[in-house]
Amino acid sequence: MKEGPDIARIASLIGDPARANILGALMTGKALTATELAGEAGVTVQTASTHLSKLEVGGLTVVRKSGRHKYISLAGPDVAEVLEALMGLAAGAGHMRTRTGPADSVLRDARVCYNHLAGSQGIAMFDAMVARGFLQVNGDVITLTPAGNDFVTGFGVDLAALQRARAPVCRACLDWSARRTHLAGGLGRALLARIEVLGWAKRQSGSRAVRFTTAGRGAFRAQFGIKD
Amino acid sequence: MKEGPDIARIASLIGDPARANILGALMTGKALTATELAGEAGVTVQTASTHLSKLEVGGLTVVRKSGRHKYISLAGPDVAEVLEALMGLAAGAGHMRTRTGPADSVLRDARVCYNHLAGSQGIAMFDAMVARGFLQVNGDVITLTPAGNDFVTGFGVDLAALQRARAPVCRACLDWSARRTHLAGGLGRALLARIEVLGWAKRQSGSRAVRFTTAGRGAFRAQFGIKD
DNA sequence: CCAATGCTTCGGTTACGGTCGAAGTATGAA
DNA sequence: TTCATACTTCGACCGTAACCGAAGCATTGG
Repeated sequence: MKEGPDIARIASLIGDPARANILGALMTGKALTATELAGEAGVTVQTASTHLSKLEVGGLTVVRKSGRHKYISLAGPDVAEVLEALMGLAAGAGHMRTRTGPADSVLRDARVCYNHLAGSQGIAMFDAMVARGFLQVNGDVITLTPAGNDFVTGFGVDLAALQRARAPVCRACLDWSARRTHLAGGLGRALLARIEVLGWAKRQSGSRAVRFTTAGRGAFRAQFGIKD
Repeated sequence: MKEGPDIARIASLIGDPARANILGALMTGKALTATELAGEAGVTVQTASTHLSKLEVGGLTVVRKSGRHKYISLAGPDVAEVLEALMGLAAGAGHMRTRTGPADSVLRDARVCYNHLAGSQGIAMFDAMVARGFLQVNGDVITLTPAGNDFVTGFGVDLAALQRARAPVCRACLDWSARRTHLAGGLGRALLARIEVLGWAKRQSGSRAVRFTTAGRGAFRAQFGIKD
């Protein structure tokens, strides 16, 4: 009818509860199988199958077949960002799914957002890296300074490998819980991976929540120079 | 079922074609009446009425009653940003509503995005202002430098009035057509208003398209120092 | 007070889409 | 080859929600 892209098509894709659950589960960045996603969505595998094909032709997910398994993941970071933005609207309008369960405060503190760290800790890390001159921000474009280069390398990140990959090293991503920017992109993923390897924090299986250990939290804050 | 905000609720709100048309029409930033929106959506006023009440309780729109008229507008810039982001996904997935009509190229060049200038021209204006040191960018936070202060005042913007208002003067907004940042916020609106007052460009009624006159385009580029 | 306009509510129809059982295909293991 | 697993397709059912005609309020103007 009117001009512009067909926004209703994809919005209605996200609008079904089962599909929204599937997409939410994929927000961890991990690729999941069709049966796992059926469990997440609370529907049978047949139903999930039709949902998954719709998501795929809609361009929201991509599929990799491996033997008799089918691994589904989000089509890209832009999809994850739209989902986070929608969560921001939903949270702002006061439409929380559960009346703030016990997991909610953990989620606000630290969670996985498409394989990088989000929540208060993610924001604190990003802010500290900007304050210390490791990251330079210019609009949506974030660049790693020479000092930042040294810093992340010293932290154990294989920067050369990241730069070889085609995905951007640094990206900005917006939080639904605090409406602030945090670090996404290859570097964001690498940092979270390193934090997990060091045992500072652990993802909770089947959830986006990330739990820091007491010692790990201290080490994390010291390493990145997070004050207060 | 799962943790986090209820994303499906609002996504399904946007997912209905009639409501999507309504929201798209409101992207101009202008407040429209219920009957006007019914026309935009291509449904009767009764149907539109139920849609509008759903959008309102969903927190996507706000309403101001004036006599027997009811003026509806988007609830805020964050809603507009989510809509733009969704358009970005839809365009990326190749799901354009019309097979790119004649109005489409005009839209990509210049259009209204919640009362400020978007499209190539909006991006060019933003980039030039950053390059000339009028705007300073730090994450999502954009600040007007002293030099920028002089510049916009010299252009005829009543900056004091903007600062008195509670809305932020500068905001970042993302384009669906070019996936680049442009200037939103009170200043963004004021600049577009000034451009219209000077007769450099005109909004096309009933559309988001903005058409520059030949002379106006030259004056615009000269004023903001846009090269090439 | 009546008429006209703008919007809402009600009732009833229709259609689309989500859902699952059952059967069908493909891949891998025994 | 035979069985088990992972997923898809088919068919039928059901519920929800979009839709409009008609009537009902509310506000303005004469």
